Amino acid sequence: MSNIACSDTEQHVKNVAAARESMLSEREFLFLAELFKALGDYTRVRILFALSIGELCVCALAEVLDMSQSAISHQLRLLRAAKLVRYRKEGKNVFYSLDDDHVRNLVSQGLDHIKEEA
Amino acid sequence: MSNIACSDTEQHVKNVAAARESMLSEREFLFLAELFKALGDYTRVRILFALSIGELCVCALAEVLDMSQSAISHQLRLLRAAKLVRYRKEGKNVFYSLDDDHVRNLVSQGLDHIKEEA
DNA sequence: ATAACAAATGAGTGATTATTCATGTGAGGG
DNA sequence: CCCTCACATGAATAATCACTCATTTGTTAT
Repeated sequence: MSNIACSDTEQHVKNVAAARESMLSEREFLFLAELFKALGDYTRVRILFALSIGELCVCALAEVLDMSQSAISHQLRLLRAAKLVRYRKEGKNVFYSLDDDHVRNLVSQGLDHIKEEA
Repeated sequence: MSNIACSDTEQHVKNVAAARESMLSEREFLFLAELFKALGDYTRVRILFALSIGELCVCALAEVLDMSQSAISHQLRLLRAAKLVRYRKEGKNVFYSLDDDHVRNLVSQGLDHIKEEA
């Protein structure tokens, strides 16, 4: 990969060194990417928004989003893996809710960003 | 798609109706998903983090991430489309920086979330 | 037990995507 | 001019992914 600097000016070298030093570990960046990837889907972001109103069982989510139960379950699996949702069993039903307030904050921060665009 | 409620209890119907009403438009959810999708990649999240330290030209980014200039350029294209980065031309170089503080906040909020996990 | 229901999951498929490689563009320097 | 350098981009490819369909698991009711 490119070992060749576009320029050897002192400033360039300093900037690269500064950025290099503050970079996090591969593991942290992978986690971060996984987190945002989990949020980065039309279906999943709707699920999370719906859950931000209050807890819902799987079939209620399917109703709200007008999608099959299977499709919802598959996406909930990913959201669980990303630790974005909790679940609670009650009889035949499983109720999902947001895992913590970070999730709510991320979504509302995202909304702020898109609302600022023309 | 599932028109059949999992249960006809009053509470269920109320929850579904409440969630339905507060849902945003398809357009807004699509934008939101696009935003997080742009953040949801190992390479792009590293680019954004590097830029959060300070502006960098394309080849500096390639150096910092140890990737080809072409790969970086392709990803910058997506970040530009998502309005996450700005750029500034100076001679042969193009310097990229974060578009606004929302981006920085989103990344740091994401880091908070992953640092809370075991 | 048996049936019915809510939810989870595995396999399969079509669509999306991240990279490489080759080439194009535009600015500077010799 | 011509050449080089920094960057952008199109095509191709391999990997990932979201959904459907079929099946399974676990719970409640008859």
